[in-house]
Amino acid sequence: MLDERKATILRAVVSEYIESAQPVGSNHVATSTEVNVSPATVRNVMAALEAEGYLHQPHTSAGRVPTEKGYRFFVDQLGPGRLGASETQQVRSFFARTHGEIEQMLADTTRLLSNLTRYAAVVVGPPHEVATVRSVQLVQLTQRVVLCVVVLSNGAVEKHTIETDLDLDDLLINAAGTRLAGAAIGRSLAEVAAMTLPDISTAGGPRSDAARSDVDRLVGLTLDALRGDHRHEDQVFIGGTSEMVSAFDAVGTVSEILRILEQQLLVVNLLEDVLGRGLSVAIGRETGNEALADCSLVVAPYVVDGEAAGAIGVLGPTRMHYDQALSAVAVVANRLGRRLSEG
Amino acid sequence: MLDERKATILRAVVSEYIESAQPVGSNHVATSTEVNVSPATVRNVMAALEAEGYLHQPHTSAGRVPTEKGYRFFVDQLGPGRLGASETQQVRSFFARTHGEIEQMLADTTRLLSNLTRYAAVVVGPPHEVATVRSVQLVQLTQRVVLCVVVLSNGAVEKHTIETDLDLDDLLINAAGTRLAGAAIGRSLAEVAAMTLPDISTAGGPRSDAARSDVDRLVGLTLDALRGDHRHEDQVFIGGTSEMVSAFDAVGTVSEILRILEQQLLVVNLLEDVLGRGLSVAIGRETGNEALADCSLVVAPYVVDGEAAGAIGVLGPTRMHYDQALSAVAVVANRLGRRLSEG
DNA sequence: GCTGGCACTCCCGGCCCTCGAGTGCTCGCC
DNA sequence: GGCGAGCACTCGAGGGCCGGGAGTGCCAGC
Repeated sequence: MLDERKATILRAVVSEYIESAQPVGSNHVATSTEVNVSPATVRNVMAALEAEGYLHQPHTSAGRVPTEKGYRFFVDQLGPGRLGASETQQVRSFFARTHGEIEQMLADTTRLLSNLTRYAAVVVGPPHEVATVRSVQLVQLTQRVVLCVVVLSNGAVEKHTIETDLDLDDLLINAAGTRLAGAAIGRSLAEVAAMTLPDISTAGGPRSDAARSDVDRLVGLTLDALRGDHRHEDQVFIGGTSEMVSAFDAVGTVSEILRILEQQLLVVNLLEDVLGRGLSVAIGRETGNEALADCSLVVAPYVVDGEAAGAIGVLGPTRMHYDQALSAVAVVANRLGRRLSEG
Repeated sequence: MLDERKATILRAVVSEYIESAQPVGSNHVATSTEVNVSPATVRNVMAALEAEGYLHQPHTSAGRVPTEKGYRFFVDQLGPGRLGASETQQVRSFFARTHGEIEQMLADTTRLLSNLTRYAAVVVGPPHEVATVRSVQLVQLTQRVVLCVVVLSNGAVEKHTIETDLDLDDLLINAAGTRLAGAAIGRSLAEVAAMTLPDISTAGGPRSDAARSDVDRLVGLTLDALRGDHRHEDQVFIGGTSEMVSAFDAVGTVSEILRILEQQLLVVNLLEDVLGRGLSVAIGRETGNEALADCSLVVAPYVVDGEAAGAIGVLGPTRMHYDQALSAVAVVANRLGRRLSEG
């Protein structure tokens, strides 16, 4: 473990580097911080810290730069930060405002987060599977295409196109719709997706067997469609990419990072993987993605109605203002969860 | 007007610059193109072209670089290009594939376009206002919140939350829903939005006056919500930003461009403005946006069921492969329109 | 009017040098 | 024994210098 002086000096180097983006020398540390020792002593300590892998020297006669291990220590011993007054106000007024639909709100939240932190922001919406179904409706679009619209308790709406070669008519569609509604409303989408045809009461009206079998087929197709893409429905919202770009200097790096962010599924997995490891910050390669070696990811889950619902995160350079990012993410996750629980 | 030789040389300079990204000298032009004149002559011509504003010299003793006017000439005299065989195949198989919902398909289309061109792609979906309503439904979410779900003929689904202080119950919601459905189904969303309360038949069931007035109020609120954001509902999809980034070398420029692309409304206006001016290519400042001075925008409208529906576009550096971009955009716009007309 | 020739310009790249920030080490001091 | 002043050393950044070369403009001749 690091003794107090080592820790203080490491802290000083890291925070200085985060500010200046330039290798930090012993002089800087000795004069401009609360470390009351001479530069020579600082040098000794820094040499030790380098030997232990916390710092790195780009070349002899340069200052020191934190390694991932250095950032990790810095982050781990960071106290619970507080957001500035104006930022707190910004968050408060954001969530006081009305934001039409849930998707709009989540998208706006990325803007809020990236405004607060000046980094890119990611918001993963609550999964649809756990929400309960409020309404199921079948609507005929064309001769052979039916749209199934599902309204969920959290205000999300899912739709699925169903193509079929059945002879569609209003009676058939209404019958199937009624059956689906009866079986699904009040249950979670996951439960509905787990249903099989026999689960759904066939107590239909006085229709012919042929008609009944058509209804069965349409109901079956609809269930298939509902099962189809549950993973995909986790909505991901990404914003503020322009902010983080300026933190890097190589266009190539930027391009790589953007390529990552364009793959939404990958981003969700990234967040969940980090959370799954019990982390709230992933530094550099800790993200598990080579292309993000120069990035750090600050994440937080949010809770809706007492259950973990989704996650938000901020992606910036490894030399990010961790305290600000951590508090911003924490506060926004908290508020977002509360706001979504209101309903 | 430019005589044939001037035009040929200008063409040569522009296409050479597009390839190499470096100032083009007279030697290059004289040797590596079909211009069969001496470098000296080329120099004379180039000096003239510079005087006329088609070319620009970064400094004495450097080659020439096209100005916006130069690009403009180049683009205007470009013949109708053809897509390569493999690209054509790519487009064909893309549109043969099934893409769940319309939004998914439009989002995928940005990927197709940016794969084809290696630039950023924008797809503006068909406006909801012109589609006809297939279904209107009111669903109660919470004590005071109702969700209005509208299914449109093109498979799009709109939803609007309605907050009210009415005492909501199923009867009220059903009554209002039925009234709305009766009035809206079969009409375009624009027509519906133009309706006022009296337009909607009040031939309700045998309910009390008080109940009827509640229904009226709920219908009115719903109409307000439907009117609310018609502009905003034009869906914009943007993809492939990582591609275009590598075409620039200054991180600052990249950041500015991304900032633009993050403002979806601005992007729609950009496309529509360019199309409105009857252009299919906007070069540099022609885009009307100072931050895009180093970019060009290639756009094309697409037609669904015989009517202009939306637009697609590609954003790249001014030194873009205009022929490829133009053909890609044209082909994709055409196919997209056809695909969306199928229904 | 095109072109070969020629003098000129000026950027780019390499080289060298200096400067200075920063280091490691040693040694004296408390 | 730990701290700090002193000192020699390292090495990159930055500036100046130079040569090469790509490119130009212009002129004279065919």
